[in-house]
Amino acid sequence: MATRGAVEPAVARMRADARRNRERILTAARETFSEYGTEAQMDEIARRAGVGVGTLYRHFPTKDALVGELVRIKLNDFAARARAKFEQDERPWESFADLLREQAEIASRDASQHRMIFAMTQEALEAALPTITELSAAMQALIDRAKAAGEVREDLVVDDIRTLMCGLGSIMAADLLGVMPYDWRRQLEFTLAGMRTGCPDTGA
Amino acid sequence: MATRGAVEPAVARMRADARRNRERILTAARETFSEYGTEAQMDEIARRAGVGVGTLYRHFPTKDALVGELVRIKLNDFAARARAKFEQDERPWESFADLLREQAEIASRDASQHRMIFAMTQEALEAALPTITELSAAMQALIDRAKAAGEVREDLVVDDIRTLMCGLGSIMAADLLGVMPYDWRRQLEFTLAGMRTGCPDTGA
Amino acid sequence: MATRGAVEPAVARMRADARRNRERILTAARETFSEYGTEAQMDEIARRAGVGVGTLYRHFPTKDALVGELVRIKLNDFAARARAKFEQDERPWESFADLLREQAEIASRDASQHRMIFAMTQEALEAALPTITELSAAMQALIDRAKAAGEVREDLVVDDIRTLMCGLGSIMAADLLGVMPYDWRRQLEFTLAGMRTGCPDTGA
Amino acid sequence: MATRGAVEPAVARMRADARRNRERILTAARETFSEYGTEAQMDEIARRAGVGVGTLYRHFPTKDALVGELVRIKLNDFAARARAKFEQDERPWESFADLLREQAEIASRDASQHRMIFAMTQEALEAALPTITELSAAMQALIDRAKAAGEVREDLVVDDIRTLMCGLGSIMAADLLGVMPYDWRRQLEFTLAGMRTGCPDTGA
DNA sequence: TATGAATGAGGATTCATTCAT
DNA sequence: GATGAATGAATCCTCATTCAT
Repeated sequence: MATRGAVEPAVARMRADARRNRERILTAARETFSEYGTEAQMDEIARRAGVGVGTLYRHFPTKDALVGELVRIKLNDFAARARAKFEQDERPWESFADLLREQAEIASRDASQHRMIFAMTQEALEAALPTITELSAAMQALIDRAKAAGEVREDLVVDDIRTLMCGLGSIMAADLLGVMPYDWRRQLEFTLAGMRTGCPDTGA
Repeated sequence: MATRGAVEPAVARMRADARRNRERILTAARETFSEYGTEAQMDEIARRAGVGVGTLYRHFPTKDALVGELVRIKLNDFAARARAKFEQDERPWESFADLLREQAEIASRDASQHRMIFAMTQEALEAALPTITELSAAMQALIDRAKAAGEVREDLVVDDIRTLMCGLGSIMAADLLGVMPYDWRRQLEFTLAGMRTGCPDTGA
Repeated sequence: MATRGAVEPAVARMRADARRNRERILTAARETFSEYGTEAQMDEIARRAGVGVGTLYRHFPTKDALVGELVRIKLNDFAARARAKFEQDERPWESFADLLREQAEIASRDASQHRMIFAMTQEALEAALPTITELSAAMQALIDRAKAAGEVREDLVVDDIRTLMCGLGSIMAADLLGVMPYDWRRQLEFTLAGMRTGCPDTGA
Repeated sequence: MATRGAVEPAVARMRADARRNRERILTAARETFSEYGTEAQMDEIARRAGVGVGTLYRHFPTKDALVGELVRIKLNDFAARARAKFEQDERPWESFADLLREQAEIASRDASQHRMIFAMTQEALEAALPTITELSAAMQALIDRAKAAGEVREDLVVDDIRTLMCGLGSIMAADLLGVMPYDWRRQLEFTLAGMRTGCPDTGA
């Protein structure tokens, strides 16, 4: 279901070996960012991918571009999963909540993700904009259906989910640093509960 | 109320000019970390403080030590505020929720905070441990009182607050990066709502 | 005869330009250590070699490694000369004494040598161990032959030669410093005389 | 017998506490140079002496001056011992050889000595010149008496002894570094043997 | 086209020396 | 006089990116 990111025309047009190199670089980059976070070095990524740095730079002109692409692929996967959820699970609340739970589980298994978000530049973001739009649309559909069913607060917006996932990602990252334990699952449930209809007023 | 961190004996014993320099360095460091995050340079911090790098290093032997002390002071301020809140506001829920709201507001105005947490090493953490313990105790008191009044979920623990604040901090940091807006206030309210008694089941 | 140190496989496998740079770095390092001793700076060495510091560090990961390699090459040259002497000059005493005289002359012309020995770390030494073993073997052969001919004291050991050369090197270094003249040639002759058979008892 | 260096007028005129500080600094400097060699730091010396750096600099305007004074004192002690030997031991050869043996033993117990000789500048040397002259005179007397008795080679000069001691010092230093053992006692005996009358020709 | 060697600005830290207290 | 806080030039090393082979 979750694809390696809608293969773009440019990628599709590549020679088979170039495409294979591209994949190996992406995989190596995920591994390396997982281990070293923002400090991951281009040389190390190339080494793990089994290619020269030159080749790495042929595929991704800057470190930023590489990070950006990794994030874009994540977002694309997320969007794909959101669309699938919408269609395969018709329960308004469960489809919404479970998607976030599943996505968070996936993210927690891929340590590179949370560390990369802080490495993104404006430029990288712009390249990812179409994907973000797709993801927003998919999330919006789930939110709308839940609202229509009276299951989530009327004031909930897509950006709240983006914000939630950002916070969760950082909590996962902090947990990984190992200086102290952080339980992102509990945090997610608190927030989901707070997003649901019927919560008591907090006096804000 | 919130002090510059309980002035320790070592600091108290300093010559007047040394103590003044120490303060200027801390202030400059906050500013610089706010602007550049972890990438802030020691030379720049010294320049802003109007002292030589040597002086900076006399006060804080490594960059780590500097970051650690900044975090420790923050935590100390937070603990002081928590204790004060407990005594000055006897409403079980409001004292709890408002403390978090106020602390978050303060944090959001000090951009250095969220960026520094990721720069902390195990060592720096250990130096801050006593302060963390104090903060935990103060938070525990607030939570206990709210639980006794039946205002927060029975399963809430101090670590959930630590986790919440970590997530909020990162959301603030992401917002500051400016690549996209992130509304930490809404997120805080969702989570507070979810922590309150009487929330609907989320099906987790 | 004395080569630039048996070119190792790793060096042999280098690209032509890399090998040329390696040579230029070694030459520049010798010059710079000669002038500044242990205080020679990596940046200066790179500048003289006409390469960037990065290149210097690509070839030699630390200053220690560079010093170690320079010493290793010297020792290797010495060993080669010792073996050649053993084969080309069959006079037991003369082959022994002349080798030391020649080696000392060479060393005295290369000011870097004496200064570097004090910059060597345990690690660098270990890397040079095989070379040291070779040199010892070659010296042992010369000593054995001289002993067999009754030309040197029966109690002479290879380590005495190592010690002699260490002392001579320092004398050369002191002489170079220019604060006072030191005549290493006379010192060498005194010691050679004392190592020869037939010396009067010193009452030690 | 060996004094703390002929106390100069300037030192004699000092207040008692200043003189005591001076001594403590010299002792601390010897210790520190022994441990760290040329890398000994002024702050550390002051700390061990139990004074502030400022005080250290009041007594010795530069690190060079401190090193120079330490060397000067050593030389002065050596000269005193040479004069005493000349008077107390009338055996021409033994007084000469034993003095060098004893002085070397003393030097080998004071690790600071050998390490400092390379830290001396022209300036420091000049300050020590009168002392060097005294030492030379004392050595000359011993050499002359041994020559007159036909016990040492006719061509031996005072500078040969200076050179010998320089070499021995370095051998001791190398031995201390611990990367390999160096036996300075054997080296001294070889050289003494070679300086004695009746040695076979080495073919130099 | 792939490779990996070369680049060099940049960054944390040190330590002899000065100077305000 | 004594103290130790302050200074900042100097130094080793890193790593994103370029370019010759």
